[in-house]
Amino acid sequence: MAESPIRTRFAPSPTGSLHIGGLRTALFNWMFARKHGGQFILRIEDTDQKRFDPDALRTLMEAMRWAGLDWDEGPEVGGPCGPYVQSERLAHYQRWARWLVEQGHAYPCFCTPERLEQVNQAKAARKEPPGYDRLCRSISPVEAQARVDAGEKYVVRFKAPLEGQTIVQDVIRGETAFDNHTIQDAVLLKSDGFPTYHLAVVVDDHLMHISHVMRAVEWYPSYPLHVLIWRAFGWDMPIFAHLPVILNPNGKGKMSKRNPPRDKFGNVIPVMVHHYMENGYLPQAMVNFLAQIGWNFGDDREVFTIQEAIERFTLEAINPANSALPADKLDWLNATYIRNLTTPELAAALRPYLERAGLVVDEERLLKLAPVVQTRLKKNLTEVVELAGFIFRPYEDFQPAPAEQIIQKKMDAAAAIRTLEESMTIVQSIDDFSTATLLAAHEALAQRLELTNGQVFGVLRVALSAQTISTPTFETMELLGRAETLRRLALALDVVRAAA
RNA sequence: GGCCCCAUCGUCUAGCGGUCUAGGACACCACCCUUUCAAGGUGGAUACGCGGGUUCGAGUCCCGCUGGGGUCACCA
Repeated sequence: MAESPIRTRFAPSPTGSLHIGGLRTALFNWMFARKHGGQFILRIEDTDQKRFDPDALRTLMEAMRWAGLDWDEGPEVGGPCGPYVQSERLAHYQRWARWLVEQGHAYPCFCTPERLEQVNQAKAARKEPPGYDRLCRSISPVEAQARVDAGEKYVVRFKAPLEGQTIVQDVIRGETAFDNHTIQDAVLLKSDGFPTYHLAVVVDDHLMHISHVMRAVEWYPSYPLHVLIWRAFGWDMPIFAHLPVILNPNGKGKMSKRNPPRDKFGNVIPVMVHHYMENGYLPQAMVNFLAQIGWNFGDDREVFTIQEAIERFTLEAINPANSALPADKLDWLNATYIRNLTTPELAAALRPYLERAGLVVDEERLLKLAPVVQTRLKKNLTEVVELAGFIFRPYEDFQPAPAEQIIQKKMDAAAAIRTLEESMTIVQSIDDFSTATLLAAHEALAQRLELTNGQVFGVLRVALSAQTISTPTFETMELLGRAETLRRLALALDVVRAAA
């Protein structure tokens, strides 16, 4: 086993965008393959025609690539075990389902959905657990074949053992024994000729030479069934690791896009990776974050590169317990990564969010703005709009703040008026219209006026931004330019005078 | 409900019988710095779910209870 190449796979069902938990599963598989110099395969499990979403595959691959998870084999890149889309592999499943029937490990079932429904209802009435009553299991192979040949509709069911136990092995959970009588005669091949997950996963993991399977624990209850199917085929099994579930931030139930969790302010906490992409989260932060759910770097380190994580990653270190999504920690990590960006990187990252808000952004001011907002983005890139969007909004649209916001604490209207007048004089006459020079001149002004820096700068900041929370005063002046600064100071002066 | 998994601060976690008066991080609180807001600095509060064992010794091993989660489709 140690000699065979490490091959892992991520096998999502393309029913929508990628779920954050799915990305974590993909990440672990990818890290494991990269660590061991093996291959990471992307396989698309689209065997449910009813839930087919034509956009999903594209969206899903986009999210994977955004996160930096490249695949060695799979859609768009091909590979020796293709095709990698299950709906294009029907012949394999049908062939192996037939083989199982021939070997006596499976049987055709002619029961209609209606009958299945009746069986379950009857069982429910008797307070028995639901499940197929194995009616067709007793049909003789000859008769069954005849009915199949006659064109009767059927599914292929697995012939699960009626007694005994099946012991399963899991790297992070050890052994678990399941009583065989609790295992259903699961459908392997549907009446439309498509396989169910149970058949497809075993056939494909074998045909694609997967060495290690990391999948969500949601699969654990059907794991013994899979083990039985592997044994029926007589194939060597991969090593399995069932990953803990990522629960809602409040720990109640798993993350669901139908019923998304909310933070303490009532804001929706995204479940799909695309929402994080749109909401200004950096992929490096997301990957760092996800790597810490159910696994940890060690050395009390919280911030690390994916390369560093790969070096240390082991299956055995995965924590078996489910965990609530620590959404606050993602915000913090994202802000940490934002702070570590270079100015050009940050400017480039910011631009789409500003533009999406309808702002016309010139590169020169964007490059000046980037370092100013860098430490002020607490969660994500979208916050730049609220904090500094006013810089790029058309000047003619500017509406000054009300007088009570312009006038600072422990200060009267007269003082605010003085401040604005004096500042206008400075702004008009100063040679070097830059942050540092403006700051020095206004510090002197505060002294002259016998006001604090906070009072003077505050009046001006609100006058310029019409916001109580904004970029620092003199950076704002530089960003707006002398003429616009002067115009806004005058506007504020009018407002305060009118109110006085 | 049946079956299965899990259980350390509010949350993510370290801990794999003695070094635990339980460590880190986020969040929270206080103070410092300060030009609003941030960032940064310092400090603080907060956890081994309960009950039995095993052992000289248990957060660490075993059992039970409780709690939480997952799963019971011709969906994955």
